[in-house]
Amino acid sequence: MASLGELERAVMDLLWAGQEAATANTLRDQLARTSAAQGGPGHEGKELAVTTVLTVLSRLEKKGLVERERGTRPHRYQAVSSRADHTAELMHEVLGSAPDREAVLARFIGSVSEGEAETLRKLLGHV
Amino acid sequence: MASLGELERAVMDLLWAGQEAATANTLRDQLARTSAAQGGPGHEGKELAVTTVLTVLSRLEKKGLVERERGTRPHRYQAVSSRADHTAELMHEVLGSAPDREAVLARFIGSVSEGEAETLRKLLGHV
DNA sequence: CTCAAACTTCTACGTTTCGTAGAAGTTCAA
DNA sequence: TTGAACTTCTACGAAACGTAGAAGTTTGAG
Repeated sequence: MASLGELERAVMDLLWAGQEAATANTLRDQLARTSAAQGGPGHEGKELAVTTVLTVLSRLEKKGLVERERGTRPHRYQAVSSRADHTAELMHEVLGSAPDREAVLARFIGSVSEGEAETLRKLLGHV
Repeated sequence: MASLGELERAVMDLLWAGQEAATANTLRDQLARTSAAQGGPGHEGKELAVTTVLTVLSRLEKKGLVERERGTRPHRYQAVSSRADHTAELMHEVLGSAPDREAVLARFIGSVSEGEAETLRKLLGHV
């Protein structure tokens, strides 16, 4: 239950980017704008139905990625964890299924940029 | 195009475990045995149709995970890359889609066992 | 208090992916 | 040449996802 669909991901990206909890309507508008920007000129921002966004949010909630405030009238939605946390968790999930974890880490480290290698050294630095 | 179904994964596990390229028939037999072992007593190894295995192998080939020798009469199949390589690649894929790579790495490192941290230090050539 | 606008929930359909395999076509050895 | 073994083609059911209308609920304006 790890992977997301295209629209699900787009919604998560907005929730991760925004600081505040958002409503379905807000998200729908933002989706229209971002898809317009990405699609280039002539490609009008496609307005999704609000129910579409709500369905996606419900599914994300069921997956444990999104939390909703039910108190407020337009419910407000927010990501349960930050994008960085979520991504790191995913990486652990991928790694976790391997019986040869150390070998995987070796391959992984082998193809990391020097800058990132430096970051890793610092993070691992003190024993 | 990263995630695999249950049967697809089982086949890849066999291909990764085996040293030699395998035929569809061999794989079918191995699948029956491993599923029996995993299912416990009473759970007979379910014999899949060979065509089922072939379909899965074709799909894995299309995904670039499996290579087949077409010269030999029973075609022989093998994994394109090792499990470790593939897993490491997956980790990079997951990481790659993040705009905040360093933050992700920080979270990732934060939840790695001490033994693995040590491995990573060695791999990074600690200063 | 009433009612319409706004909001949420329910239900549904088309597409893609995957497990599963029969039917049909191809190849090789006897 | 022909039948057994093998491959390819076609297909169907289930689950996930994009998409949204229909129906039910809440609330603010009057």
